[in-house]
Amino acid sequence: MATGRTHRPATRSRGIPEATVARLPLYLRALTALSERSVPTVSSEELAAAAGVNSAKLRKDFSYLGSYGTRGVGYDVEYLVYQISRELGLTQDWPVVIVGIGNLGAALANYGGFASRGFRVAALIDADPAMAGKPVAGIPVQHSDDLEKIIQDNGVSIGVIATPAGAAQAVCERLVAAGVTSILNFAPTVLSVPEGVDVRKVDLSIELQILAFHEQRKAGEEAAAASDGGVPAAAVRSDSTDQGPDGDMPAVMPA
Amino acid sequence: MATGRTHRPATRSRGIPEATVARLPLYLRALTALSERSVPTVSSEELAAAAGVNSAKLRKDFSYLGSYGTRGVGYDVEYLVYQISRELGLTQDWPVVIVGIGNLGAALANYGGFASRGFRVAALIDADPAMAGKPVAGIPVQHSDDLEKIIQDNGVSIGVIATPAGAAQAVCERLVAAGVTSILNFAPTVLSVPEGVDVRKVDLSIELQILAFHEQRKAGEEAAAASDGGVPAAAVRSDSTDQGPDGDMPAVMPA
DNA sequence: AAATGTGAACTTTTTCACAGCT
DNA sequence: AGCTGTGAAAAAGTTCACATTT
Repeated sequence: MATGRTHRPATRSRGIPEATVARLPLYLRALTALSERSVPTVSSEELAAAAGVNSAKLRKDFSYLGSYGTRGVGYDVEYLVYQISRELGLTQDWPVVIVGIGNLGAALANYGGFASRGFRVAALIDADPAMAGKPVAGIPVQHSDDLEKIIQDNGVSIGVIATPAGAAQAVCERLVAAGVTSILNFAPTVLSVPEGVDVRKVDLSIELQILAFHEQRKAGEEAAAASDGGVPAAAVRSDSTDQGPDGDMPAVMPA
Repeated sequence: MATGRTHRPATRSRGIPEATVARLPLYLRALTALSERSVPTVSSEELAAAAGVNSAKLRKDFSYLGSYGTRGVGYDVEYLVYQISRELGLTQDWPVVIVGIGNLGAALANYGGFASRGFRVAALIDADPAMAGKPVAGIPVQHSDDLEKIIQDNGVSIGVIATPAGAAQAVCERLVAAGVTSILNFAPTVLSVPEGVDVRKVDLSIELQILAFHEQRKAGEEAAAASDGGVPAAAVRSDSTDQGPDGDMPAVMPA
C-alpha cells in the first residue's frame, strides 16, 4: 500500500503514550477524509486543524510512531493512513459482539462507522427470549444462554456491553471467562475485571454532568458582580462557583 | 462540621482541575448508590473502590472542593452527595435538546439516567418531516425548522447532536446561534465552535480503535515474532501494558 | 522557503507519605 | 486507632522554539 519504503523507524522503543494512542483515531479519520478526496500530502498544520488539535502536538505524536514525514513537504496521506492503521491494529479484522440489544444496542449495531474500520459485528446477544432470532441491522439476535459458545466460535476478543446497569457485571464476567479481553462498557456502572482485561467506559450522563459544570461556571461569571454581601470581590475570579450557597447549608445534610 | 459560619475555606480559590471535574460524576454515582442503601458514612478507601479509582486520588480530588470529611471517620454520604451535586451544577434543572432522532437519538431519549440527575429532555428535533409529531420516549419529535424557537422558548443551553456526520456542523452552528453554549456530540466529526462554547465528543469508533490497539499489543506479546510485510519490524514492543487501577479515559469521555 | 522532528521548558495529573484531627 | 487533608516528589502530557532536512 502506498509508498515504497523508508528506512526503519530507528527508535520507536518505548511504548506510545496513552494520550497519543487516544488521538491516533482522530488523525486517522481526518486522513481518511483527505484520502477520499485524493489529497496526496498534508502538512502538520493542515492535518492538525482537521483533527482539532495543534500542530506541535500532532508532530510530537507522530514522532512516537517514527519519522513518516518529509521536511519541507509534509506527510504522504496514504502512507500515514497505513502506518496509523497498522499501529492501531486495524489492518486485521476484529470480530465484536454486542450484548444487550435494547435501544442503544440496536443503535450500535446499526452504526456504520463500525464495519468500516476494522470491526465486524460478529453477533448480537440479548437475554430476552422474545428477541431471539429477530434481525437487527440484518443480524439475528441470539440468546445469551449461548454467549460462551458464540464468543468461542467466532474468536471474539472485544465485547460491547449495552445492557442495563444491573446486568453489566455479570455479563462482563461471562465475557471474560469466555475469552474476551477488551470491553467497551455503555452501562452506567464500574466494572471490575481481572488483570489483563481492558475496559473503556462510555457514559452519557457523566458527559452531561461535566458540561453542566462548565455551563454553571459560565453563568456564574456574568452574574459575578451582583449582590453577595460579605465576601469582598477581591479575587472573585473563577472562584464564583463555591461562594453562593456555602455560607449556610441547606438542610440537606443529615448528621 | 457544617459549621454554621465557617470562615471562608481560606484557599479554595483556584478552579477545580479538569481531571477532577471529570471524576466527580463517578463519585456522585457511587455515593448515590450508598445513599440508596442508607449507608451513613464512607471512607475514602471504600468510596474509591466503588468508583474505581485509588483513594489518594479521591482525597486529593475532594480537597479541591473543601474539607468535607471527618478525620478518623470518613465522609457523610448525604452531605457529600449534596456538595458534589452543587459543585457540578446539578441542583438546578438543565433542559436539553436532542437533535437527530435516529437509532441513537431514540436511545438517548429513552436513557433513564438522563432525567434522574438534573437533566430534562426539553425537546427532540429531527430533519425528517415524517418524524414530526411522532412520540419517542413519550416526547413528540419536532421538525428542525423550528429549532431556534424551541431553544429559545425552553431556555436550552445544552444540546446533544446525534445526527449523521454530514449534518453535524450545520446543526451545531444553528444551536450555537440560538444560544446553546454546551454541546455533546455523538456524530463522528470534529465540530468547530466559537470561543466560549464547550464541546464534548462521544465516539464509539474511537473507543473501539483504542481497545484494538491494546488488544493487538496483548496478542503481540505472546507471539513476539511475527513478521509483517512491507515495513520491517524494528523493535517489537515488549512494553507490557500499563496497569493501574482503572484507566479513566479522559477525553473521550463518552456516552 | 517550507515544514518536520525533537530536546528542553513548562503545565497538569498522579502518587507518596505523613502530620494533624477526631 | 483511624482516616482525612495536603505538601512534596514523580510521572505524564503539552507547548516552545529551532536545528535540520528536503
